[in-house]
Amino acid sequence: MSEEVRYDFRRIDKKWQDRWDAAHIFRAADPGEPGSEKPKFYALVEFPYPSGAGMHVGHIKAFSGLEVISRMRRMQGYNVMFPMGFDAFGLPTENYAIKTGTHPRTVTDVNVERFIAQLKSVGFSFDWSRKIDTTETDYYKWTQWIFLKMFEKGLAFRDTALVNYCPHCKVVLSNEDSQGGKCDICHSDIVQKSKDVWYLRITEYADKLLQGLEEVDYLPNIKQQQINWIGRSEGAFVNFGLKDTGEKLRIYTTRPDTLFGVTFMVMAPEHPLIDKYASKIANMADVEAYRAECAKKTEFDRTQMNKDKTGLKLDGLCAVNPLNGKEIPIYIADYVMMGYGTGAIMAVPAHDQRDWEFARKFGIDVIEVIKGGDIEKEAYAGDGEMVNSGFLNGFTNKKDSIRRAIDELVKIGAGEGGVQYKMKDWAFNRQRYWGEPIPIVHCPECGMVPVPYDELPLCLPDMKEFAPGQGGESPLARMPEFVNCKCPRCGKDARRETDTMPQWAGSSWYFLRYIDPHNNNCLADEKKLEYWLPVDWYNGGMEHVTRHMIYSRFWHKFLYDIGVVPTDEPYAKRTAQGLILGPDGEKMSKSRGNVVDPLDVVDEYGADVLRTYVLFMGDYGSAAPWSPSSIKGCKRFLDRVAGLEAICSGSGGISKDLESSFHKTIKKVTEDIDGMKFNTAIAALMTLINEIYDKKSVTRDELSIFITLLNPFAPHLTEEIWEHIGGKGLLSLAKWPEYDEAKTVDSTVEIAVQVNGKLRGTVKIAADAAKDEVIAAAKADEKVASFVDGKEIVKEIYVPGKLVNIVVRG
RNA sequence: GCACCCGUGGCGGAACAGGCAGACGCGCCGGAUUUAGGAUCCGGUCCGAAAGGGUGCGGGUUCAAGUCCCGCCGGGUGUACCA
Repeated sequence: MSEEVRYDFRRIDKKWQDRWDAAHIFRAADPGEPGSEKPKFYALVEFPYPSGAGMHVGHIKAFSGLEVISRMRRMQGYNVMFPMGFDAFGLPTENYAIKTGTHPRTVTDVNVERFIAQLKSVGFSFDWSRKIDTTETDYYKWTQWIFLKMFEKGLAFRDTALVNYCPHCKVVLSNEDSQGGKCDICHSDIVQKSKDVWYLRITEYADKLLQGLEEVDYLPNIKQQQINWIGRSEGAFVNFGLKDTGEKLRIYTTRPDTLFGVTFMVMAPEHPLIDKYASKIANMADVEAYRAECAKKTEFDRTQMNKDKTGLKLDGLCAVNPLNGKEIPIYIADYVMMGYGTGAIMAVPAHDQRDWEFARKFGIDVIEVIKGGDIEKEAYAGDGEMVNSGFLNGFTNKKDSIRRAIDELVKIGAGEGGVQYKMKDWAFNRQRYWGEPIPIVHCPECGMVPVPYDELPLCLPDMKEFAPGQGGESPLARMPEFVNCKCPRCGKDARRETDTMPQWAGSSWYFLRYIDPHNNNCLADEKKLEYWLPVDWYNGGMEHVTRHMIYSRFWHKFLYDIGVVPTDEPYAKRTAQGLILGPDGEKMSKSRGNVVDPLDVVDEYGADVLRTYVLFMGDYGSAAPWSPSSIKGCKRFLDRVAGLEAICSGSGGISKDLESSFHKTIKKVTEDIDGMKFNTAIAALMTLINEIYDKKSVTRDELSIFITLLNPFAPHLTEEIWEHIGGKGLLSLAKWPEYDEAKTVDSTVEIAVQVNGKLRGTVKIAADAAKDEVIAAAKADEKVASFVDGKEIVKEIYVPGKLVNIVVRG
């Protein structure tokens, strides 16, 4: 029961897709090639993971934004690069491969092919000659190359650490991949495990990543999320004495000026000094019991017990305040984390709510050092005069007192100012098969030796059985032909690293490879990088603005520092699209059964209706529910566009009575596309077509302008009409219409007339009429007059072209 | 808990930079066409008979507030014992 269509989209869609393909019209010109003299525009959308489920309507919306902008830019005379590729390493493919006994290579190839066919069926103007796939050796050769460069510079290193481990996926996860204590992929509870793992020293770039945000044009909330993620805080490291040991207990605090308010210390349960001085701790058995209890707690429990502090006093160990020599008890408690700062804190219960709660529970003194709150009721974190604080007494400005405290600490050698980041080094390895092999050899003589550059790519060996090993060993470890090798440095027997890189590796630099995807000599040619960088506009999902974007900015900044890329920031501008929700207003998911398949939509309505609807359904940056009935509005609109041909007079310019409408619409559509306000751009075209139909005829010039403006949204139908009315060449290559500002204003305007702020009438008057004239006309209005007559006029306000407000009294 | 964003008809959403709230679309109502239904076309559609009232609630600033300020209530996103 498919609905009647006014135009044969099945034939038309295919016809134009084939013609664009054959003419290679979306191929970007590299420097030196014809077309490269135009200004360049590099539009980037997040490349998809080619899942077996195929495309999702969310992909369509994500790509359609820059698709429309790219098509408009081409028509405006830009040399546009709008590439597409596939981020194809990763667990879903591997898990599917294991389940079905198919090799992940095969699975990936099949999925990629399907994605390409689907993307083409929607008519996206991607430059397919630049297609990349992160799992191809030609690509990951350079992923490995970058890794080795980082290794050389000491930014890739191995360390033993407590890691987040997913027992289900059998992999080590970064903090980013295990938020909330759940595995990002399978949502199982993760556990802590001690392991020797690879890290990338992203923390070394923390400040650069923060500072770089000042020079880029990201949406404000995107910048804010990155700032929060980096989580820079300024404070001081303070060394407390550890009584009778000669040892220092080092802590980090943002408020060193509250040192006189310290009444206890807290160490994380795992703190190494506990073991070192275990012999001095009288209640070590209790300590061990508490530690065991903490280790059992899942993240979820810890969150639930947010308010209920637990802990234990260390009997026999005692800290000494470096400023006043006071002895201070030491506790262990799991509200202090080993992973942040030094794993120990000075507790100032009067001015920190967590410390306050702990002090209450354990009956510890609370000493006020900042006036202004009621420390009997709760901790006071505000500003105020310093008291009970020796040389700090009397300070009222936080900045000054902190500086004074740090100066004193430095003077007596008990500490110094310091900076901390929430961001941690990036755990950079997985014990899985379907990823880039880490190109390192472990030699008993030489230690860790990089695989020589001329031996890259280090190919992933073909395996039949690639399920992860028990205990989380990489499947590659089961393959002696891969593992056993000669040390590149000394030639003796050695073992290859068997871990692979995490999913985020390949996507950290893909935008560079698009610039020169087939280069065998370097990751991309210098001249081409110089020409194309930075990415002018990057659009993607909010879920990637921290992890993926920070990782890729880090890689890019590193490549800049070693002279490989010419810009220090990769992306000049970043925006994000909102989700498409299911018709029920919930997030689309298979389990809810509310998933809309874009191909079903293409099948029923054609690509142009799908493209138009995903942009018309609401504000591009906000989530909006899919509406199976609302999409009909877009179908009707395009049917009406197809119907314009029948009322086309065949000749003539823009008719007088539609002139300002056309100029206004050109302006509105152009500006709205630039501002990603696609919904109102389409609405403006709908308004214009309604005006055209009111007139019952359209000139050839009017029709040309109309379909040119609509082309980025509905390229197939508009190409077809263009051909019918004898347009030269392809509409996709036509010139974008320009408007005359002077013609966007009407000669007569309708002015709202208010009396005391209430609308009482309207007057039509020449747009350039003087204030007096307009007000006189307003007063002449019968209804207005009835509200004004016999009253004292206090004020007359005239907003040119808009409104008159007559303020009366009495 | 903290940070940011958002609350507008039956629905999705418009409203530059404080200036006619509800553009555009869906749905709905009526009419035309049709054997009928669908599709299409035309008209109507914030509430109210009207005066008037309307942008989550309560205050404020202003000639004028969806928009600015203060305090609530509700929702979303991010982050979470970060010292």
